[in-house]
Amino acid sequence: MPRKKDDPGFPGSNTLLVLALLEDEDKYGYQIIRELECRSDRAFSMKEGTLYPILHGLEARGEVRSYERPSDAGRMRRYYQLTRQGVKTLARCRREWESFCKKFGKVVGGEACVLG
Amino acid sequence: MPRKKDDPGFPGSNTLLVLALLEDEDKYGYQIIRELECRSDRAFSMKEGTLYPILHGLEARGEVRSYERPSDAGRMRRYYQLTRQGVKTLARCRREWESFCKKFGKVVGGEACVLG
DNA sequence: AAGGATACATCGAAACCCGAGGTATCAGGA
DNA sequence: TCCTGATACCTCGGGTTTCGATGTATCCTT
Repeated sequence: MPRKKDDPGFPGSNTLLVLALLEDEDKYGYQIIRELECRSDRAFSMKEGTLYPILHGLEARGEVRSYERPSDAGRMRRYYQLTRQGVKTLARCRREWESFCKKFGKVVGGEACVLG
Repeated sequence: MPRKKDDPGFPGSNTLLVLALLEDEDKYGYQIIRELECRSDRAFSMKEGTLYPILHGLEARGEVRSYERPSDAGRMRRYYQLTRQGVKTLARCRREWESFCKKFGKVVGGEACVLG
């Protein structure tokens, strides 16, 4: 799909978003998508075709672990939890993002890039 | 090539960098690469395989125009100049970048994203 | 019973980017 | 002179990320 120009992101940005969202509590896939929309005022709406491969990749690399648990309604949910390594990776990705953001802002020269 | 995880960028980031660098004066390809390295303290080193296709694309879309001019040494150089449309696009991309940056920073929650 | 939300998943293709490789000129050192 | 390195342009192939489309199944509301 066209990573369309009007929908910025950086490669791995979705991975960082997922890790950040898992920081406060274990979450399941659908919840991550809804929380992201909520927290970003509809700006980021991650697609399922994006999220699930990311989650599987994170699990394969040991950044998260998962477990199943039924909801009140009885439907099965797969919750994801940061591992110790995932916490470290999150911290590293945050540093890298901040660093990139500063340098990029410096070059493009916008007054840009202040935390909302 | 692997948009490697340790080399952040967002899709179109290189395009925005190029447009921004062409703002103060017309530049030729090689110069853009060297100026970018300089301005970013070695952080961004755009590859030729990245830059030239971007320049050609920008020209095809009317964002820049180009002309040849020999250097003092006699070698030919192709200079690129922003068109009126390119100026507009640059402004728009800057706004989009700032917007993305704020929202992203809000979600990932770092203290991040202050202009250097 | 039908439709919508919930919840998970995979596949194919588009966009972006870079490594590798190519061409050619020029300056300086061995 | 030859060779290396910097300058200067270019293309091609392939990897990575992402999303649209699609599929399955359950639950709730109407």
